[in-house]
Amino acid sequence: MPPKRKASDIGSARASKISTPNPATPVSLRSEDNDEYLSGSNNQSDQDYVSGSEQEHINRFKKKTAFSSYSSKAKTNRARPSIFGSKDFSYLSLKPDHDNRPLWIDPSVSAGSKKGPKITLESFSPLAAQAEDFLITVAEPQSRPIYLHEYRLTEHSLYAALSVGLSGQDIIRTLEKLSKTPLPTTVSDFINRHTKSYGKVRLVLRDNRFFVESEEPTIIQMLLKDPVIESCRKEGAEVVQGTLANKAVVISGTSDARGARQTADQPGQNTEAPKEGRETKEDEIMKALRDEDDEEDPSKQTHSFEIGPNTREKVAERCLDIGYPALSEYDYQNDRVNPDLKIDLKPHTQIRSYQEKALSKMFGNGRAKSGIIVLPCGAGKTLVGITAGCTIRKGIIVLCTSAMSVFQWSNEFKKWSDVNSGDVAVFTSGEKEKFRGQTGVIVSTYSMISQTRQRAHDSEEMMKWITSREWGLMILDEVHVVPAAIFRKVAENVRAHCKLGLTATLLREDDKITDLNYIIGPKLYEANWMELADQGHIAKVQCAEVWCPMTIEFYQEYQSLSSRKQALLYIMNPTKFQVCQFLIDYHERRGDKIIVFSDNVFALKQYAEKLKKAYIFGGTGQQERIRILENFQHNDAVNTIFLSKIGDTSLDLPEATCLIQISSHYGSRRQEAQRLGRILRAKRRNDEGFNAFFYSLVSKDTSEMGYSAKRQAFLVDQGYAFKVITQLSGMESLPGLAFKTLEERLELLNHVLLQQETNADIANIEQIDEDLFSGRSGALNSHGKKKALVRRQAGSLADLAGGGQMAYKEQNVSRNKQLKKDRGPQSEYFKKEARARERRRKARQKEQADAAGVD
DNA sequence: TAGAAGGGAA
DNA sequence: CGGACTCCCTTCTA
Repeated sequence: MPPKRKASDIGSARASKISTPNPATPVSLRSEDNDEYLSGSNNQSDQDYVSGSEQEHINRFKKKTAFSSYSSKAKTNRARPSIFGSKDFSYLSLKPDHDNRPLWIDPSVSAGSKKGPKITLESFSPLAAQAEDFLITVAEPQSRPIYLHEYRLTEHSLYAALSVGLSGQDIIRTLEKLSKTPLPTTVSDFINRHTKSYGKVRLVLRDNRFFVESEEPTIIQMLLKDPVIESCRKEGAEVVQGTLANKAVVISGTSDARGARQTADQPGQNTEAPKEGRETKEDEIMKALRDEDDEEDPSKQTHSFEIGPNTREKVAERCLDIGYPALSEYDYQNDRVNPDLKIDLKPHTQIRSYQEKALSKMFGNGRAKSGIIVLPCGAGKTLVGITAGCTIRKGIIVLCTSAMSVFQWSNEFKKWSDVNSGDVAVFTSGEKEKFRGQTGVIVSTYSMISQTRQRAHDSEEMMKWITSREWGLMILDEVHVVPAAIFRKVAENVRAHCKLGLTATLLREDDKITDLNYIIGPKLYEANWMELADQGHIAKVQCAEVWCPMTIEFYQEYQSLSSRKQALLYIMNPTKFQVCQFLIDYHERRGDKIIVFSDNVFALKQYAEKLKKAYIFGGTGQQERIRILENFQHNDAVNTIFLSKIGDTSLDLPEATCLIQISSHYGSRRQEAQRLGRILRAKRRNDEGFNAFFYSLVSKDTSEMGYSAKRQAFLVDQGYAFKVITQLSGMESLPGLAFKTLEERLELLNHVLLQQETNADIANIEQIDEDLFSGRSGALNSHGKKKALVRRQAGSLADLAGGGQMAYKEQNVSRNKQLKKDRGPQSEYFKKEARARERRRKARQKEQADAAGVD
């Protein structure tokens, strides 16, 4: 255990070392020679600075240095005021007992922004656990390494906090209590601004129709004046008045009564042993803070208007935009319209503490809220979904990304709950079942539901059946895919009272992830991976990045190539291959099961064939896949498999304990996290001192390094430390090490370049034909850029690699055309590409024709 | 069972 | 900011 450093220690240590320039007169002190700040004492500025009491002096130091650990820029000892820039908060005074308070709160909030203040938690503080429970309720975790956790208050995180029953005042009060400085007014303003209009508008589903509802007629009027919302109002629909239905039943209970009711609904939770700290500190905070004044008058009038079909999402988005988030909470206990489903957790089913915590966010006030729960892979997302279903006990629809997970879900339902197997139906292209009873569980895929093209007859029937009913709960597995244009239609097509999104990695490389806030709902819970690992729910992982130097011949070629062609070179770097071979050998001898990932199929095959291991990629047949996976799982002789991107999502991988990544898709953080997730569920995690291993092989001094850093960002935020390995001892002496001689390496280089050339060559031919056909000379594309025509570097190749053995000879264009005609069986890929190109060309022509027609 | 078609990720 | 790139998925049809 490393020593726990307190901010105060840091502060005083630095105070004795560095000089203290006066922040008020930084210009005069900013000499060209920075050393002035580091060595010797600058008495003059010291004098200026110590204007108040000695205590104040120290306080300022503490504050300044602690805030400097805030910003990653300030890692050096060069603690100059200028480096704080706008982040110089020395004007805030510290509370006398600030050592005992765990939070630093950044007061800078830009007006009107939805992003609120940043909060930094000292995780070594005695109050950290309590503060963390509070923070995951009200803020979004940004980064959680070992000592300092960063959170951020956002509009959405505040909404989520309010929906579990906190009020704006509660949040302000608790922050004030935990903060080292008095709570800046900018922060309390931000909280007030975003909490005052919360809960005024509801979006309710009644009789399979959507209504916007509020208790205040003025708000309804205000919404109707908004052009966007007005346009979504169903034609001719008037504002109708009603009374809140039976709210008294729900609200009457105190939080204790509610707890009792909930556990009565979920016997599984009841049997959960208290050893994992059921009564969390968070609960205590919640109890202490919960406003008891949310008792609603059951006779309250409501005003509502109906909105047109398929406008729900638009209305929700607009309401959020104008600061009146439309809640859609489902009062499932008082739903007398939809038939109940007989489903309960089996008695032996145990819910883990964090799963329960997640669910308590969802059912916080006795109603079911829509939202997203983020749990790492292998932490039992399915069980969370099933438990939610067992609580609501109405019709359940589950959507997943692939047909395979459809069957997994349906099996999990039968495994963990006592639902009649006749009540669980699956809907995929292969099987179309309906449940026999009035209601039940249906499991399907996103693409089945969002299919726009013509459907087979029975599929059509099935869709009608699904869309014509109201669902109590819609579970969206792998919810991060939903923002894609096609999948988000699902939320419209299927009408559900409550939507629960589940994912391990709530991030995308595009900016659509925030759309989930109105498509589904806010993030309700996000687990701390490190904490789960410490508790033994998921495996502990040692992450390492291995830097493999490029061999000279490869690096020379690398530098001479265009960036696109460089990729294959750094993937096929012989040193990388040797490292891979060494690691496989090492871990196989330890008895690990190893998965090697490569995004590049060519490299995948080369590596696997050279090392004589099995590999699976998109083109591998179904039978073959199953055979390989089964061998990997049960046959002790098969300990290593190579997988392409196919392993990221669509394979049900057996457990592995070691993972090696030799090439990856640019900077995808999601992919990195997902791959790591493949080893998190390793069973041996309960052994003393057991670790799983995650290696990322990177070619040194290539663009791969940059991608690698970006990919790791998410995992680093989760608290994983990446070790950098530059030297593997004993690698050189490994028997049978590949590519030891220059000849071998040159041969490999040759092979790689040849592969590239063939690839590029065919593409170029296609390009020429296309240009000929479209009557253009190929000189310019629509952007006015020069299009790449046939360009080759035959000279450099021959020089480098002893071109005598080369199978490739340069051909002129007409010869290429001839070749194209004579070309034997094309690879599947090129056929597909040709089709895609053809499609694109047609689309372009059509566009041009259309444009001409308009003119 | 393969292939055609549409689509996603980044 | 939109397209090129490359791999992958799913559905339906022949």
